[in-house]
Amino acid sequence: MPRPRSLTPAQLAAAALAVIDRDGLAGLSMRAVAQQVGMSTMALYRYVDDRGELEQLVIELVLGAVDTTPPAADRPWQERIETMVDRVRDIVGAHPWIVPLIVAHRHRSVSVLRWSETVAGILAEAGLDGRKRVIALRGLLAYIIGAIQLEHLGPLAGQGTGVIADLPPAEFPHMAETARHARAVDADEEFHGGLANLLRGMGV
Amino acid sequence: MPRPRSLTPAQLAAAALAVIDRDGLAGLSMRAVAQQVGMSTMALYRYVDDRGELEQLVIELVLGAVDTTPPAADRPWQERIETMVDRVRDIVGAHPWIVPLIVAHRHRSVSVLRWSETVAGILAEAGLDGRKRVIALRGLLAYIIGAIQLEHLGPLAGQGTGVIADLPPAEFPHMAETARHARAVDADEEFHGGLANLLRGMGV
DNA sequence: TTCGTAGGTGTACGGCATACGCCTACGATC
DNA sequence: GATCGTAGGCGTATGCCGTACACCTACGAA
Repeated sequence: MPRPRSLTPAQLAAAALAVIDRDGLAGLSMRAVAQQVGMSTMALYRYVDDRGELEQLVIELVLGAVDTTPPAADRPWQERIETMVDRVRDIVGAHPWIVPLIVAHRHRSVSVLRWSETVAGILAEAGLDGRKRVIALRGLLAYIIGAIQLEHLGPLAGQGTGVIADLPPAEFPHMAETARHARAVDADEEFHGGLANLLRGMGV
Repeated sequence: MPRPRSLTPAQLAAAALAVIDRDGLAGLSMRAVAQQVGMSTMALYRYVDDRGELEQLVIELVLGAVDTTPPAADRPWQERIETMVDRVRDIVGAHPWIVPLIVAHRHRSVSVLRWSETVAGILAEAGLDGRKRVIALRGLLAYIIGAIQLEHLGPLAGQGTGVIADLPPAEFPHMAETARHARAVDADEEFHGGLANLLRGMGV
């Protein structure tokens, strides 16, 4: 056939990711990506049907890099799940802007499916079956999605707790005190602490 | 002073919410809201600085309706927190399209702050102090945000699990089986089951 | 060498948020 | 009651956005 494509889908996704990493999600546009790959805007439509499909390519590029091989089976199952969760968090942490894309497209991502498959296997080995496993898996997904958003889409680091600490303590006594303690809890401890709570409750 | 305003901020927010409830979040535009209130597009800018501030008004209108009075103190603390969580989930469930707005603006919402104040109080009475309380509160927020998104922004109801159930079982054995069970778990059970797991783990 | 196909391009359209300048309705003042 | 300054409301224009459509052309097969 005539005229081979000059771009692979992966190259296209990488270009879009480069735009996002540089200019944020708001900077992602068909025009910007076209410029990044050195083509006209409309040329992109030879590769994807619409912008949504381009976004899909991006998250598949990112999440496809998550290692989904089961962790060493001689560790406790809670620790193995923590490993799986950390693998996702590490990768996403390297491209925080894509979090909303993951939320929007996760249910069509085969990478998410592969990750879930491994985690479901660990849960099965932990002795969770039927509805308990369903609830545990979805609960994990909910926590991860929510926590990652709180972490990356919140106000800049300590700013949020700073605002809270300045509240009239008369009206928000508990929040004022909580905010004071919050300054001593870093993102890692917060994330893993919440995850540990969830895992502890799942294990009954 | 001359010429009183013909709209209250609450009326403006209600108009925007009406647009969202009717046409979805994608239907929300300054033009659409202006038409809804019977004004020109630019007239809205006498009430808000930009679209983001309008969105802020909307979520404050919705979340302001959440009852934040502490639940009866003679119930176990887990049950009281469940009550607080359900109050939010019920209100949001009545306007599912606004979920992304909540995610985007939550950290500036005084309604969220008031809700958190009540929950922090319950956690304190439960005996959680310092970093434990910080982690518990943030973990709850993460779970709620994530779970509500999974519930309302996912593929239509059973469709997602349907797709999964059709996978090659050789490659996704655990997911195929999990999906079969998932069809028997409704949204309420899933949400409360995950929440119960988290609460159980927090209580140590 | 020819030819059909698919890759790449340019233009144009409708919709978006919003900056800017104008007109005017109105409460306060005399 | 007449006047006037102010702030509410509006029309227009700008520069983004995604993308439909028609076109040109590079290229592998014949």
